[in-house]
Amino acid sequence: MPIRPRTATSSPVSARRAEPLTRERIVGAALDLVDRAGLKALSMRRLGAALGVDPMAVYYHLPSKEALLDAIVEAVMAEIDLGRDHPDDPPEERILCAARAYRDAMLAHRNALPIVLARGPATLAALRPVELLLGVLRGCGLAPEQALAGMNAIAAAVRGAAGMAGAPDAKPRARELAATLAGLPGNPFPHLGEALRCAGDAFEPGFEFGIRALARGLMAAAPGNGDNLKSM
Amino acid sequence: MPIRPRTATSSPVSARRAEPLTRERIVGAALDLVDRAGLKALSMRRLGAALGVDPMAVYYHLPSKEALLDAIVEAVMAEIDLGRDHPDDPPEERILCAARAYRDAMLAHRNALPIVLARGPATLAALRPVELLLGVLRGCGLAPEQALAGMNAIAAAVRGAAGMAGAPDAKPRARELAATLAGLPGNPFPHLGEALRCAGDAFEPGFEFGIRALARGLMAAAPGNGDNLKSM
DNA sequence: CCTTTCGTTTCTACATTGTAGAGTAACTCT
DNA sequence: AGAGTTACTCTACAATGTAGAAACGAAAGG
Repeated sequence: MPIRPRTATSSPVSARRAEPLTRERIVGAALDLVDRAGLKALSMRRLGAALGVDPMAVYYHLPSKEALLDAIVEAVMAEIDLGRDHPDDPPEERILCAARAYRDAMLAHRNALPIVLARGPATLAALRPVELLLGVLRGCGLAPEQALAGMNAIAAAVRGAAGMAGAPDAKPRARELAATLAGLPGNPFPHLGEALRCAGDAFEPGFEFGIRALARGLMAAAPGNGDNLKSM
Repeated sequence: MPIRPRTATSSPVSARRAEPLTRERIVGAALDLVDRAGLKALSMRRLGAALGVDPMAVYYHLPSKEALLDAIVEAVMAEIDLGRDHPDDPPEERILCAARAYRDAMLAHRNALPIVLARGPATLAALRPVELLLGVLRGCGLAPEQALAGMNAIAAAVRGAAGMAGAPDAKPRARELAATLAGLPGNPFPHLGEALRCAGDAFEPGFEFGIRALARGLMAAAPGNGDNLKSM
């Protein structure tokens, strides 16, 4: 018994459905669902419902939920906006710019962060920023191995910062910690207390500060810049 | 119908069972299970079986699985070994040492990485290294806000590096990527190709290189060290 | 026209999961 | 001994990922 005659809005020729359920449509709906309702809300059944389709239909286009998660990560990485890069800017600025683009893409889908961070950066879409950073670092005079290590360091810093800033309950947890810390006998963490006192939930300036420091430290490692790091 | 009369090995006085199932024992068994069989293998039922106890018994000591995961993260953080720190070493060395300790603890339980990274660093046990790093940075002459930001940067770099090195399938994925990259038309990623060619799975030297660069960059940001970063 | 085939979607079913709720045994205190 | 507390077990349920078979529409061949 056909539930829907599907004659409505169907184009006359070869259109089973208004939009024919493709891989991209699935991944898009999944990412939307995660963005809106969180990771735990992403079940095949809810995804099917969001697509107006039987849950099992997804399995024709993707072999497993694991593959769906991979695809979501890929989609997030693909959103990294490298259009802001200007090849004539000084290296530090270009590094910061790429780092920001990477981070912004991750924080734009912070509900997906756990799977993004769990999957490692080895996705096709993540290679563009990698290539960019390698180019900048090589342009600073770093040797190939140094450039690779430096690029890894930048990626790590960005991913780590995103994970720390984007944890779904970062702020409440921090507050709770500060509370219990205040209740400790003596003050076993004097520097932390001092830091908390002057920290106004400001994550963004901290990010920029950290990336700039890293960028300068890396550039200083180029042969001929005096302050050489151990040659690796 | 009592399955086990539990008379065996029970001490005469006030011992229901050889070891009485405490919170630490639960968390320890859970972490063991994760270490040995992976995160997906950690179900309440398997945990109960590993403890020789009904699955629901765990719920007397912990309110939910979420709480169990929190406790596991805490346990991992508690393993950070700060005994290697020597207050008289130069700052760069102390920073590297703390970073290594942090990273080693995470990589010692790399199956738990997804939950460790997803939970943010706001746990009590993670405060000791934080305090240490803050102290070192302040000792370098950084202002409190700078020290906080610098410490965040170091933590981020470490966490990011751990996530990248410890992803369960980091190597196969990288290899696969390299393969598909080789199959691309033209070479759209010249620097990446060069980097891959001279990269021998060497993550450790890269880590040290990155942390050292970051440390130097941070120290250079101290007022009076000439090369000031924007004042935040 | 009917039939066969193929690509896509649905239906049914199952094992596994987290955990609520009630029950039960042992121990402590009066 | 009776009552209460602590520590654990039993039963049950809704939700999950997905295997396997079936059903649908369109296209192709006779």
